[in-house]
Amino acid sequence: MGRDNAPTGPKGCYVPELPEVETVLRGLAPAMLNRRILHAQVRRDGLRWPFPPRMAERLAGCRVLHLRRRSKYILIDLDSDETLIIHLGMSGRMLVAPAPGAPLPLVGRDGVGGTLVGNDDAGGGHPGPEKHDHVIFDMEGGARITFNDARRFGAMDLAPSADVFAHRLLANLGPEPLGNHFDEAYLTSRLQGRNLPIKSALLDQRIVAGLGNIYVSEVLHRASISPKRKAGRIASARVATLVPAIRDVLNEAIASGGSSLRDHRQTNGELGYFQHNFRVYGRQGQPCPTASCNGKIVRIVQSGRSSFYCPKCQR
DNA sequence: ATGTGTTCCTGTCCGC
DNA sequence: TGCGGACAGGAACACA
Repeated sequence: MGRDNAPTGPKGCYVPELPEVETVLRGLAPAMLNRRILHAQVRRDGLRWPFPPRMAERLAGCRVLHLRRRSKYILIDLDSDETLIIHLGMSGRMLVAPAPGAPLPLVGRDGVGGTLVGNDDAGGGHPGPEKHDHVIFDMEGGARITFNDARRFGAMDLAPSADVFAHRLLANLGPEPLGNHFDEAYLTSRLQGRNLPIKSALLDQRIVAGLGNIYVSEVLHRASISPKRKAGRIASARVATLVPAIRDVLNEAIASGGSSLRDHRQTNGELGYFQHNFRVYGRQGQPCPTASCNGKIVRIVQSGRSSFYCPKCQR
């Protein structure tokens, strides 16, 4: 179950950015929160970097106290006073298989539980691992969580919970775009005097943490700003529109993920790769979705990455 | 210090 | 039908 291959690449658009990670967290919660990791199976030495020493042993028996997100990182706080840091990279996914034959409570968009009935392999246990299944958690309650990552750009590490934000992967991250410290004054100060394109600036995780290539295109379209515009040459009034544009795009995507989670999970244990309709990403040649604009979306390459925008209404 | 290019990796898609 | 190559992207890293 849950093994239909989500496409990646040009047509795929299923790359985990902040909203996808948020959706993954919500999907993991019913199976993991306040439950023990009964067994951890680590099937290779590492992904992008080596796993920490004795990772499987350090995880086994631990109870999950909190599931948190920082930027695109999943943080799993354990009662061993260590925190498991997970990054999904570009193709990483967390698969949740309910306890064979047992219902698994499913948290819906409003936190109202539904019920997901396990598939019919009751008594047969979980099926064996498949290709690119790198780490497997068997949870108290019988659910199995599988980290699958074809391209192995993902990462896992363990850090002391008390100092988790001092970890090298987290220490230099900018503010959360949905948090209180991200506002017009902050963004203005960070863009001030910068000569790089705004597209590149918004991808810089030290400036704002959690945006990726897809949502940056969406954000800039919403704010009517060209991806080519120099970061330091955006009028302050337009920087002000950028902040709510970022928040709105992310919040709408999270809402979309949350609502699709319910439907998705009924046929597919795969989390965080929900259908989402982008306004400009991947839509080169199509009409600009802005009502009063009759422009056409174009694709350009900046720093080796695709940007999609409307040259008519984005300046 | 700042900006750009390279690198890791595999699945998918395209043209021949 | 098969094969080679381009392409996708997160983020550390090397380099101008």
